[in-house]
Amino acid sequence: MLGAAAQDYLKAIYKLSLAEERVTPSMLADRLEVSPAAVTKMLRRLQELKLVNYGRSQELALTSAGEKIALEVIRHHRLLEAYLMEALGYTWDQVDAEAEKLEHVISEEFEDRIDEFLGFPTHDPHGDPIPTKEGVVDNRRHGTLAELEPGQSGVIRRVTDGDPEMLRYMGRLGLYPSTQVEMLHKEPFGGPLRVRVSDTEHAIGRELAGNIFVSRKDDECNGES
Amino acid sequence: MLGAAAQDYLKAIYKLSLAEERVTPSMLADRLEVSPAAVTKMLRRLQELKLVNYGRSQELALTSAGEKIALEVIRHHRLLEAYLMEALGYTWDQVDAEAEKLEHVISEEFEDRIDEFLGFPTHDPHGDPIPTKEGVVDNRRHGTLAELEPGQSGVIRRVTDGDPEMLRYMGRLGLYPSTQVEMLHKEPFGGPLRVRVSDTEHAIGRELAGNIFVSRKDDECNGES
DNA sequence: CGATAGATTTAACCCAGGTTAAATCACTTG
DNA sequence: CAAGTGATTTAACCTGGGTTAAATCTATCG
Repeated sequence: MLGAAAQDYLKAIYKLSLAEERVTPSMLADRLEVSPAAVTKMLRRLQELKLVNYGRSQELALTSAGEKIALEVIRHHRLLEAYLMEALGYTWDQVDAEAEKLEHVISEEFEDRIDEFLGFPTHDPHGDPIPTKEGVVDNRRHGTLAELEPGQSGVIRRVTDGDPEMLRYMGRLGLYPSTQVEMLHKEPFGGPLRVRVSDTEHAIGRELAGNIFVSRKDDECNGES
Repeated sequence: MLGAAAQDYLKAIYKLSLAEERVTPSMLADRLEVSPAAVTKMLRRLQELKLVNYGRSQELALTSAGEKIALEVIRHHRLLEAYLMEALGYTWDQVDAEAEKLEHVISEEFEDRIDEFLGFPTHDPHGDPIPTKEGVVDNRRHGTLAELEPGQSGVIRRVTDGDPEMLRYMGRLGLYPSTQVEMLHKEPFGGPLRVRVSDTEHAIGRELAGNIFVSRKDDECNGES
């Protein structure tokens, strides 16, 4: 049985390799808030367990065994997030921290039961895709709201889930997945964006807009996925 | 923050001291399935943390700080057991193992939410009392079904929760807390007991009956507690 | 009283996971 | 090419939790 820390490393490597082309030890140290030395040691252990490839001059990457574990943990995490909101009334800024602890200890029984309770959901409350038990996950990428040109509209598909404060702010503005948005105007020189959210207008910063991922009306992936 | 293992020691000491008058290291080693040496070391740590009293020739006992933690963990455990059955359809022989892992990681938020979901229950599915957040717990003891004399009847208040196989068997016989039972006949020389459970009769062994705790009709504590 | 048996503690070790400080690697740049 | 800088690794150490084997209590019995 792998410890919770090791699982967190695998999860972090998986997520970083989706976002970053090349994953380095320092990125892991950063993300996991541990010292670089701790990363070195853990990577050596994971390599001996055949969960990552990390030979000299070799790209750091998960083996398929490592990816399988990462996806199981991510599945737990996202199912838990959905469950905590749906069943226990958590708000979407609270679920990440709780799921972070629970994801390492729940049984397959628990996983199956909340999956069924939720009606076998495909996405968590932030719009992140939930891997199947077989490890299949929809990793299509979406453009950000900041990239929408004035006049264009789209549907929010996902928001960045790391910052509770930002999530609460998004919530106050109604910026949830599945919500329709239209870019009305982009003030120049890093200025605010005027956006229509459902029926109201908001002026938001570009940083926030960069953390909101949308599918454009005219996109190739604009159906209900 | 105390590790999960240390919490398990405190919980074990608490439970043993309810049942056993004197708690010894070997009893802990037994119960927790660790070596006696591990117990010695952990007790020294817990003593330094002022969670147990264990001076030379001093009775092993929890300090009030230690008892507080033990009761918190037990509260988590029993709320979780009730929740898993009520909300997720677990059977009563499955909940102990799952609660054992979850009890150490859930937040106070989670605790409060499942408590509310359950309507602030006072007992878990096996009839064990759930401590309040303030650490108050109803530790009244009940006699066993085996002690009921022919002709006497009572209400099941609690069953021993440690053995899933036994719980499933009890379930098949309808031996749940709140169920009415009547002792019809006790076969001599360790023979079976004929018992009426609700409307059906069963012949059960004395070992089983010793793991079922009842309040007699004429007891001092026969009300709905 | 002394022997012996059971309970307990000590000692030495292991593993997972972390730290800091120093050494080394790799890369850009004058 | 040498030097400096940032990334990485090594070394030594810490903590929580566990192990086995040996030493030591302690209590009882002949």
